[in-house]
Amino acid sequence: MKNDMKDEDVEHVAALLKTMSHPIRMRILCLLQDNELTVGDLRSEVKTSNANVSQHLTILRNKQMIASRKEANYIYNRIADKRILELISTMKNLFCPAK
Amino acid sequence: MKNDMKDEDVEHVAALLKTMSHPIRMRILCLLQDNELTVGDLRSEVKTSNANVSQHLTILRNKQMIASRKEANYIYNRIADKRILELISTMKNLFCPAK
DNA sequence: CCGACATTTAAGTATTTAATTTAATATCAT
DNA sequence: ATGATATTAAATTAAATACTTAAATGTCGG
Repeated sequence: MKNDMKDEDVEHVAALLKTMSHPIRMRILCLLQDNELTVGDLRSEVKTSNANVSQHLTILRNKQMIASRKEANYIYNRIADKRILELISTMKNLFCPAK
Repeated sequence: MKNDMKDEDVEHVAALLKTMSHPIRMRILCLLQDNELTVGDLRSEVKTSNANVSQHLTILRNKQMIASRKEANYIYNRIADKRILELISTMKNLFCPAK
């Protein structure tokens, strides 16, 4: 149980949390827990514009947290890293008990 | 395993992650996993000024993540919320495997 | 090809965050 | 009380983020 997290790891984890620390991105990740969803799908659940949802998706995609699949003229987004699912699950258990 | 996290919860969790998402604050929390430490102690482990460490501690204290105890002319800081410890532990397991 | 729809990109502005420097407060030892 | 150390507070500057609007790209159906 040492505290021997390398500087590199600290930077990495901090960057990861930073990406997840925006309410809209957090909501998006939660919504993608079970389903693949498009910008339009997400936009109807999150109170902002399509352009803004798209921007947040780009941020998540650049950090490899989600991946996208194009089909016809829709783009389906999904969680790309299972560890994100575990992390969200842990946080829900710890901080959203009444559920 | 529903995705029924309330808006309120999303906001709360996002704010929490945001507080943890700065490398110096992340490092501070890790260092406080095992010990109570002063500004000076922390400063020697983190490459920045005492004033800057103090500022970050204030941010963490305002979010109830750490608590402080004054003794003589030192102030000892400790983790105030065990869930933070669990969260850090989970993140270490998930994202810092080689350890 | 044209129009409708889904998504992305770009530009511009506003807001937030971070770090540095400097000054202030408090406690101890002498 | 004086000086030394530890911590906090305030103010400034610099930098990163976020949102809006409008234009651009790409794909389908007719």
